[in-house]
Amino acid sequence: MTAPALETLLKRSDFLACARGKRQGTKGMMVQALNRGEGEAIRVGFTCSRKVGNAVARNRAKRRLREVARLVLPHHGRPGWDYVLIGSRDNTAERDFAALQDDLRQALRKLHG
RNA sequence: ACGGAGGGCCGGAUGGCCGCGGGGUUUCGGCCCCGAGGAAAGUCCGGACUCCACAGGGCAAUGGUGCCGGGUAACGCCCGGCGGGGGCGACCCCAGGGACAGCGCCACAGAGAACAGACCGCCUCCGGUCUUCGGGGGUAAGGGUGAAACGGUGCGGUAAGAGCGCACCGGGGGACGGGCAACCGGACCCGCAUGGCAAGCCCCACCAGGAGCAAUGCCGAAUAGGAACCUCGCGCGGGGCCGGUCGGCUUCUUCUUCGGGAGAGCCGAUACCGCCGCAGGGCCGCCCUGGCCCGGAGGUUCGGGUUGGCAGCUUGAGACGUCGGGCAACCGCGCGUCCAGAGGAAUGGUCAUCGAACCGGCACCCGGAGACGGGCCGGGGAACAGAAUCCGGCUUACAGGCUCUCCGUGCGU
RNA sequence: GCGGGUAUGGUGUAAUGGUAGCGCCCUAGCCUUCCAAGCUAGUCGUGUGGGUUCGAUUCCCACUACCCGCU
Repeated sequence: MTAPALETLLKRSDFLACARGKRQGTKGMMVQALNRGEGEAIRVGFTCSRKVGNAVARNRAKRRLREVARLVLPHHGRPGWDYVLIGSRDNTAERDFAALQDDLRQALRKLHG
């Protein structure tokens, strides 16, 4: 099978819609998911509040989340779903990268099942 | 060697794999090039740029700056000086104009806190008295208070005293000399009360239109060409006339019970008008000369639409190196090299090798009496921080490292 | 991007440049069989760093944190 294309969420309304869906927290991040029920694409958004830290810390956290999503979602995400990854206060920037990937996989398993 | 002062620079490196933003190219598979900082930060100043406003003169208000000279597009920045203060010194700090233009304040303490004056004292005279007290006069040396007390020390002088006289110090004025200037030196003269605070009001000199790239321009989409209420205003004249209303005329058409009715036309009036003028109102800080705008204005509330694209957008008062000028800030010229441009926002993730700080160890080596330091071994794994229109500064944050110059003390030569 | 404001015990707030007050809270005591209320006493302080001044919560400068407004 060919992995479905990843699209990035940009609009505020998409983020708000996803926030009303399911959510699952892990040590490294918070994941929100919503089954749109239409389309084939996996869409994903990233966000970090000011609680994460200054601009350097926020951007670094978002970059690591992007990389994790790029590696994990094509294989474990479901087409037609929206996911929002939220950086956490202490862990996203410092956590071991392999553990961060496991966090996302585990969160997806709980959200889907 | 130890301690200290002032600058300058760097602030992780290399490679593999997988990615991101922009540009170019393409045989659409890909390939090539470029891609954060010294503070990109705070937004404290100064500009460029864009839009809006903008007539002249005088006056005022508000804000800012404040020794002198220079640098600069400009600055509240920088450089070089001057003055004051601190340090043995290298060097550091200073909003550093004006206190006889005026007003104000100076708590507590103290007799007295700003036209000087006299609490305790000191001296003298008079009266009572003989422990001393009261009154008049002279005096400002001493006392104590305070952040600050109307020059200081010494000698002379005197009833006691006092710049009363003298010497030195301090202060004021100052011919003249030096310096572009701030300022410095200063013959000579003056016995010399004439505080402090202007980062209190203020005075003087100088500077300043407002807003900001979410500026601004173009294209596209969509909806609307709004509603309600409140406040103030609600005059005159001219002009216009589609349609309306009223009155008149009777040229035409038509109906007629021959009185007239209806329609069209013409004339006049009226409301009306997003026409004009005046009055009026408003604006240009104020005034004068003058100008502009409105003709309904202003305000509040409600309702509706859009949150797309392109330009601005990065090559510029550019940076670095070299050469020349200048004590320096900086400037000039030629040559060479370099140049992020996103738009919920790229410049990363991961692995390997190397690696500073830091932590631990003392088997071994070196120095040392020792503590310990260096070598060595193991761990560890890089500060502050991310461009958002662009520049010049300032300020603040920053693990640590490298380097230059200078000062003090000690030792050696 | 532009602009404004605030910071005073744990909390809410006062203070012409001259000893930082007040209420609530807290602690202790009194009162009460106990609690509450009341009474008495006490602890706790000007965001940070400089400067002006004899003297700063106050004036000036820089910084920090928080809040608000406009576009």
